[in-house]
Amino acid sequence: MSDRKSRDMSEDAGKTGGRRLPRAAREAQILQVAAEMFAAQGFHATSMDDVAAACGVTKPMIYSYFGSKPGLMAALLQRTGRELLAGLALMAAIPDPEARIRATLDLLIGRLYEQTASWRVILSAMRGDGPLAEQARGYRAALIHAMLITLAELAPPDLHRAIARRRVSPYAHALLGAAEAGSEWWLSTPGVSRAETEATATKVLDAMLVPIRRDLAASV
Amino acid sequence: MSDRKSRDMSEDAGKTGGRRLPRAAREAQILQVAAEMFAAQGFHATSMDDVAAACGVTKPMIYSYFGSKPGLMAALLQRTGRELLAGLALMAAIPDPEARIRATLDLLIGRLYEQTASWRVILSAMRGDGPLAEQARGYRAALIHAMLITLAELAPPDLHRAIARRRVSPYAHALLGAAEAGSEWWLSTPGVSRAETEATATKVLDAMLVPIRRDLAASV
DNA sequence: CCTGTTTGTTACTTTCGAGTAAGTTACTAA
DNA sequence: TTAGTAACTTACTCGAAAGTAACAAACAGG
Repeated sequence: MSDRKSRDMSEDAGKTGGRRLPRAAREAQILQVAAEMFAAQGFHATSMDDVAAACGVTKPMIYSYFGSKPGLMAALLQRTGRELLAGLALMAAIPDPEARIRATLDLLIGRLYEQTASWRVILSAMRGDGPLAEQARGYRAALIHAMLITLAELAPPDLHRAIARRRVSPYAHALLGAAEAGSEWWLSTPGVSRAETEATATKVLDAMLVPIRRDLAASV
Repeated sequence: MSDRKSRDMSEDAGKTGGRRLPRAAREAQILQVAAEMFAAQGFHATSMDDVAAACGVTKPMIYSYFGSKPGLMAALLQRTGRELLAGLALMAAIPDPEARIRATLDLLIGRLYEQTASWRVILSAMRGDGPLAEQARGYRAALIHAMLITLAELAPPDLHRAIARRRVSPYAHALLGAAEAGSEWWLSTPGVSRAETEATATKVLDAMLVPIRRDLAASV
């Protein structure tokens, strides 16, 4: 009918509504869509055409904005990592260690809730080698380190910081693993509120503080 | 010099020493090598040629034994899953719930120690969809379920089993996640003994049993 | 309205990896 | 020794996905 090729609006994916977005908005959209697809199917199993199509755009756009597929991944990791580090920086202002631990755990659960996809991308990018893996490991290490430092502050003041950190290290990892697994469970289980997840997390944290304090109190 | 092409023995990878293995042995070797490579770089990032080369064999061998790349993956998952289920079946014979939980946790840590690669393959195969993901989720679900059932047995006898299971569910996931993360930490940290890992795991379990029992004891 | 810049597309090239057909070498047993 | 079979290779096809060059349409400001 129309000789002007009328674009139908019936396409499915994460379009921002209209077409022709300004660069910054398109970049943000591509990052979000890529995070979801990488999380769902893995980096290598997702093609650039797939990402482009899900954005309602064609491949050369992504290349013009991100350069390459690893470049897209790096941008994604950087974005997520930056936000994480910013959040952690805020936590550092809380003076009481125990309060800071709780706040950090809340922050983590919130992140897992709102940005599950990005977090999964980081987790799976960590495995293997290459610069992307290094980058991903760096961000997770920052999170672990923040937990570690704060837990170590629960030690009696006469205990060397280095020793305290060494002692709480397994607990920091276990705690983070528990938080991740718990969030995963809660995301995949219908009928569970976020409040319930946080309540359980609090109970688990309270419980784990007991052996942590005991280990820190032990001499030598 | 020699017109008989003399094969040098200087190749690197997981060869079983000589060449020309009987089918069963070659299959086992391929599965092991594939597990390590899939764990290190991911399923999609690993080519059949890579696996074949690491086995000191060529691609058509793998195809003749496993049919396709997904077929290889399925065989891998099946082998690991079977062994896991067999281990869990042994645990079921332990009458006391708390002892069974400890034994299951030990079993899990042992598995993670000896078969890190396979376990990582299961974890990463779970994401996404398709029959392979279903299969992987099934095996992990079996493990979770075993924990769940056993934890629920700690409930007072007048509490409905279904309610008890629902209540311990988040803890089962958190516990498994903590065990995984702790093992991961221990594998990647030099100078940490397995005994230390198990000691920490015991402490974490003891600590978490407190809120678990409390939640189970609460009425309604 | 026309001119440059930004946003976008079509239509390719090229590389890489899954899968296969047909042939070769070694072991085995009569 | 000689057939027969099990283990293994070489040398391909074919499709999919990374990356690119060249071109088209929209919007902005004069």
